[in-house]
Amino acid sequence: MASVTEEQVELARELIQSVPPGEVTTYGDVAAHAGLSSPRLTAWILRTDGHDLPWWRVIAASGRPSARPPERQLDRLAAEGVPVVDGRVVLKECRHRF
DNA sequence: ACTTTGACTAGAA
DNA sequence: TTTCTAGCCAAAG
Repeated sequence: MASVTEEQVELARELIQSVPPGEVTTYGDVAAHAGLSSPRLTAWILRTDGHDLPWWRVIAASGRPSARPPERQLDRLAAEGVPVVDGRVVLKECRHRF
């Protein structure tokens, strides 16, 4: 598959929506479970077709928030119960496993 | 058809 | 610990 199919996008959306409050997932995880070729595609989906998804629950594997207004994002995550330490999300504890 | 860009990642410095 | 580099894939100009 040379491009991202509807199926992949749909699955990625499902996965992201299935992440409960208090937990987060990474681009790589979503990509892996959705069958995407690369984590960048997850980012591409969130940027283009994922405007309806809880993009704030999808963070980089480094534990850093996405490159969008990160301050509000961290506050929102913390409010949902996501462990945030020193401006960094604790993936080790809140990473959702599908 | 080619080049640039991007909400990434893992590894190196 | 943080910052940089290279690899990565698809879309947009």
